[in-house]
Amino acid sequence: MRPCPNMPVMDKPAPPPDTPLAPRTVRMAPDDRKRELVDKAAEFFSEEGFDAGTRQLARQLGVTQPLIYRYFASKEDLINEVYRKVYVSQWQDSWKETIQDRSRPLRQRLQAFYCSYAPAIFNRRWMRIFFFAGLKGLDINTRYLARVRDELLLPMCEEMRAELGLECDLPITQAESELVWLMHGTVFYQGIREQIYRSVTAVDYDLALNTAIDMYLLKAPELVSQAIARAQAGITDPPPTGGCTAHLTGL
Amino acid sequence: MRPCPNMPVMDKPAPPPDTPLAPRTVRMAPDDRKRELVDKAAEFFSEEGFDAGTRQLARQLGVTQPLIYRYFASKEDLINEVYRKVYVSQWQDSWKETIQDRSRPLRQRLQAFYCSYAPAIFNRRWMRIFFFAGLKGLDINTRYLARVRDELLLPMCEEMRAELGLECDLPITQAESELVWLMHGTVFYQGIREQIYRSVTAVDYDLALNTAIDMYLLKAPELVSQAIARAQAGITDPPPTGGCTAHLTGL
DNA sequence: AAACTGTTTTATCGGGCGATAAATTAATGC
DNA sequence: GCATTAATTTATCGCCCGATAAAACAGTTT
Repeated sequence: MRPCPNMPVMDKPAPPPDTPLAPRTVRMAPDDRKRELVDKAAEFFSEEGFDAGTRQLARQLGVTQPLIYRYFASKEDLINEVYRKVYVSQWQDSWKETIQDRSRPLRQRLQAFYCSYAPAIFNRRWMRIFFFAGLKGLDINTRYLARVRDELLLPMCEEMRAELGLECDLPITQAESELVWLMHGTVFYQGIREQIYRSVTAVDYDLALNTAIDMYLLKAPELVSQAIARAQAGITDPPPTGGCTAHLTGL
Repeated sequence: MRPCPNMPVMDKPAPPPDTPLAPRTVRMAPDDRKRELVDKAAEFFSEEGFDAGTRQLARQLGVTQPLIYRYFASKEDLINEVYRKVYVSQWQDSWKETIQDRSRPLRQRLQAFYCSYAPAIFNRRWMRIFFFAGLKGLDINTRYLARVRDELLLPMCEEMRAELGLECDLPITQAESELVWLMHGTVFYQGIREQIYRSVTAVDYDLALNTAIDMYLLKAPELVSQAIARAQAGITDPPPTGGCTAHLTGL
């Protein structure tokens, strides 16, 4: 026979030796309480995933589980507020402005941008919530990526055209877009290594940044001019050509 | 009153108009059944996450839920077999051999390696399971990354030293390791874009591959010689120096 | 100090989960 | 054809989940 898993009704047979959390007896103003709930929920769900229980979350807050439902209609509501907090409210309009500030050389702008972007994004909480949401296929994730593309990467492509003296009315080609995603991915992957893999204590972000930017600036001239030339010649879409990985496209 | 959620006992009040799954009436040999379970479980968990229920999995298999427990002692056991199937059994020893085949130029070896590695890794099932496991902090994930480092990336570093005529007994420095992770990450991130983000129909892997390899081959000569020189001079660890992202290390 | 207001807790519901035991039934050997 | 074996299903168990209603109570007003 097992060591008596639990009594018929009693839930907390005894405060488990140590009461690790603050014995909250004070009452909070609704706004403060709600803020605290969203904050702690972000921390909690980023570690445990969104399938983790509301009772465990409440325990970490030092309150009882039904209290959560005084402030949020449902668990989903709470999670949506976490998304808002983590994604939307962290976005900085200065990023786009930095990228488009033609009073500075493009390399410097890209460096400045990533130096501001990285601290906002490459922390454990943001990264984990991003991937938890991404694996669930939530639209908030898709929308975030669209925003990165439209407000950061496509502007970079425009700036690159200007830098190369190739400005024109053609929409950014897929090749130009792919190249700028390569730079972005090189930097972003280092965030994954540090925050998701945790296989390294401290990534050398400066090496990553400068290497990725160098790569972009080095590859862009030839690739962009070719892409524009092809587009102007009326070739609607540069065929992916499929080199050694052609067999992958069908996956 | 609700439209009668469910009768007191009956579970399947009626075959929900269409019976979408094969009406399995045949019995399978235990080995075949087990293989099918692991296969479908990999597919299922890669989509739904490991928190998804065994009943839903059984439904997709066209069997009842308790049958799973005839073949696996617990859900965790089943998941472990999924890991084994997805991770371990996909590894190819030829990868390391390709990297170390000094009869070919290094660039060609790297291209050949990634052309073989990419199809094995960059598919939805593998990628999603990798991140689901990674977010849970499972050791299987950590061990996989260690294997990538020890059997693929560190050998690349050794080959690069040989290519540059800088072979020595010094262990691979952190700078050399970081650089090769940059190349790897550039390629890997494109897999994330395609399989996790699903924001693009088909990544141009050939562009990614060649750009990443170019970057590595271009940056390595200076960086590797400097790193070795520093190490030989007795500088135990190249200080991360902290450029514009210095404030990140404390996060 | 008594009454009131609104935050927090206690108690509980229906449902889904992982897992087990017993009953069913398809295949095999005689 | 009948008995045996083993794959599969039926019927449950105890537990935890999200959510709700009612009781308790802290802080404020009068």
